[in-house]
Amino acid sequence: MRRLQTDGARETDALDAVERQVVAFFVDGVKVLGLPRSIGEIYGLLFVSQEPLALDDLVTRLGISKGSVSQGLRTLKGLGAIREVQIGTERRAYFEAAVELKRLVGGFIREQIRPHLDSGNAKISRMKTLVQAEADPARQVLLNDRLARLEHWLKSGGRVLPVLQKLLGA
Amino acid sequence: MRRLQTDGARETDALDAVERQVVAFFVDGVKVLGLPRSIGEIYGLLFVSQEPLALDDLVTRLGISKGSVSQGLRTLKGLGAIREVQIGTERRAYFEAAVELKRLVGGFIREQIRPHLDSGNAKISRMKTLVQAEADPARQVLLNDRLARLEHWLKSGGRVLPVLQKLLGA
DNA sequence: CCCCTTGTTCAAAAAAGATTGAACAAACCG
DNA sequence: CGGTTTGTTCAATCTTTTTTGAACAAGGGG
Repeated sequence: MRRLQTDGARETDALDAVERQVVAFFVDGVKVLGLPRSIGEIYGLLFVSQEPLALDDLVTRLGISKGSVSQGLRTLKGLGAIREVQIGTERRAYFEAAVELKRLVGGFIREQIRPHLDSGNAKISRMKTLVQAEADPARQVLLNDRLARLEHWLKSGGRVLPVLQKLLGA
Repeated sequence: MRRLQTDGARETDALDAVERQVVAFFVDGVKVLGLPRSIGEIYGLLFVSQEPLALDDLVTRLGISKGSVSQGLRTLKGLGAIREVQIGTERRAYFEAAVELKRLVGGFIREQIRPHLDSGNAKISRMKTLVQAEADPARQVLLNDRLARLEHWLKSGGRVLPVLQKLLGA
């Protein structure tokens, strides 16, 4: 016996047609966001699954390694894209997809966008001090303009994100 | 003689400290957007450049291949991120960076986001027909819910993009 | 015409990034 | 304890993407 089934749900390994398509959909989706294929596969399968799945289920059904699934689940947890749920008294962790767009967008912004805005601002600060030392005055003027522009871009980005979240929460 | 200089501007190959930092800034920036490093280098150098640069200038100053620069310039043109300018009577093409955030965001949305929204919608349509054939009624209900949700996501995305553009244009 | 300059293309090489799998830790249980 | 199940880690491997560079147009002149 492989594992206790909660109900009469599937235990065949291969994905059915719909599952394959949904998984493919998310594989493409996460690639756009710069995340690896395995994360799309995992989220996609959880997204179409009727019941929560454990790490081993994902390994079996998707045919990918335990290592990939472990890392993928960690990232998805970090993004707030999946939830851990208790099944009965079992020790192992089960997961289900979080399907609220607001939550997904919020997690993505927090984990993948904000850090870049922050490090970008740090880099601009460092560049400003470099520009102080510029000998040629005309060049210094240009550089200051450019840096000001960069700062403005990042500021705009920072202002827009909350609006985005609000609009997608509706 | 290597080439006619518009003014007394640099013709040393190596980037100076500020240029290196700005280029690095954009290399990171475009990576976040899923674009290759060479594109960040090219745009970055154009962004800090006082005068427009030609393909060969970029090859020389950045130390990357002609092929990379050629492809990079094509992509950047497609994004509307650079402008071609005539210098005097010269045959070769010179480029300068477009620095208006609105324009950059618009180009990125048009080239990199819209196509994915469209292909996503196409995929959902195909999945809908698959779900028709689902035997298990409970499963069909779930699948319909999920597909409806996906459609809603894409619709939300489509509605948000123009708002984004507007906010960043300010 | 022939030659030089400019730019494109694309197969091969290199680099970057993701996945695997085996070793390890941790928790539980009899 | 010793054995079992569950999950993590990370160096080696595999895959994908990017870059290179040489071959090839396409213009100009002269």
